[in-house]
Amino acid sequence: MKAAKAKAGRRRAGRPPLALLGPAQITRAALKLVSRDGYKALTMSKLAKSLNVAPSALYNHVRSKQELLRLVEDSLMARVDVSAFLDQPWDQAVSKWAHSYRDVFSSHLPLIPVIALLPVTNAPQTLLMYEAVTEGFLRAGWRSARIIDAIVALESFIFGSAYDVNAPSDIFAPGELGATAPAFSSAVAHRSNAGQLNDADAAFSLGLAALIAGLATTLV
Amino acid sequence: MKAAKAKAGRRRAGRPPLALLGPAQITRAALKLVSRDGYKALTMSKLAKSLNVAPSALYNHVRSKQELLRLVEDSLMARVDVSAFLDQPWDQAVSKWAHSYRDVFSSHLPLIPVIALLPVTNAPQTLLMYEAVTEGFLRAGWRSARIIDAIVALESFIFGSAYDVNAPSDIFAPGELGATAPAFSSAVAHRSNAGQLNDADAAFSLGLAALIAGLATTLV
DNA sequence: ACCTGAACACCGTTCAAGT
DNA sequence: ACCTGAACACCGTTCAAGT
Repeated sequence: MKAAKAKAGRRRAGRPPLALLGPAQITRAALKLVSRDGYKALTMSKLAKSLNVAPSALYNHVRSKQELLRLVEDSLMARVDVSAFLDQPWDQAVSKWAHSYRDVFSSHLPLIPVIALLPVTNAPQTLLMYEAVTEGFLRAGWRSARIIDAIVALESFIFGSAYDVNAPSDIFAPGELGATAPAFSSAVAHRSNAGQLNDADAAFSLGLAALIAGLATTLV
Repeated sequence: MKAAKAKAGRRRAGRPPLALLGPAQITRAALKLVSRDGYKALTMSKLAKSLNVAPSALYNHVRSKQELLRLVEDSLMARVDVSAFLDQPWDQAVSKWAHSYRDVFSSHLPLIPVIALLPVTNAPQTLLMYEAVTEGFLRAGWRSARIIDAIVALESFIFGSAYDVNAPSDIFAPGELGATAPAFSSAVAHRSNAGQLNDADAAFSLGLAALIAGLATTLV
């Protein structure tokens, strides 16, 4: 923020600011790197190389790799769709928000500890997301005292479900030890949902519907 | 397993086997290291040092650090209490299991991706845990086809909640940007639960009760 | 203010050489 | 079969020196 402003002051009028190094450019380059090669490729030196700069130069704009991840996380948070809270019934809005939230971060699993463990301070997009959700809860009649707990509970489910999206399809294949777990092996073999959903989506839909229905009854 | 047996063959009668290097000893040493200094201290070289051995020696017993984490995870799974599924009503049993599961892994967050993403093949304790839970669901009248989805949904919530246990208490402090999210800031300020629970426990209780109640209605 | 280049203290893993 | 010691290809981060 501060660095960006300082630069804006030095910038000559009419010159496109896009080439200058700053938090926004670094975040953009990080997202590009991740979308091309995954999080194993998001190292300070590879990121620096993609910006034609020495690794140590990054530390003029970012305190640590943690802070970089924080920037990336916050920028992704803008992709979470909260629009349903404006004009749809609470349960439908929660469902759409939750689906969108899971889908955004299922491709960014290493950011989940960042969201779950780091304070929202100075994460403007994250704050906007929470604001929209909170307003939706208030509009639906939720008491202020319980809204954060409900959001945290939903988020916990969403984070766990984001991992599940990336699980291999044979994650429950019991292998040679199958005989020691006959009931479980049988349940795995008979796993099936009414529709044409994949396993992760089926579990997510079931859990989300249950969670929403259960929360709705405690809304009183 | 194979290595342990080979060693057992070589071992002289009457000699305590505890000093020999093998998967069980390595796992035990890893847990000791983690409980003393956390996961940042669980490196191959520190683990080797704690066993008075060269780092490369570990690779005679473990294919990679991933496999080591798998061993640690599986051994921790034995601590998850599934006993309530034997003699208590389904909803109570699920609640006790979920609490125990969350409590065990809230001190082992780096293992959550391991549980969520790695096949259960050759994870005997993990398999036993799933077997006990599945039997509990069957006894309660669940149809085989939906049991795995229900367990996955519960696990997703449990994993997310394990992160939440470790969140700092000021995680939702909006900082300087609070003015941009007034409804959220107010909800954070007014957050409170009836009882004497901490924030993480309050959200976990609320979500778990909702999830269990919601799942119970789809049980039919 | 912002960059480079060298350096530091680590990582996980491989592999020839020993016993 | 199992170990050691050296080596490899990396990490994130710091810091003096430049402009």
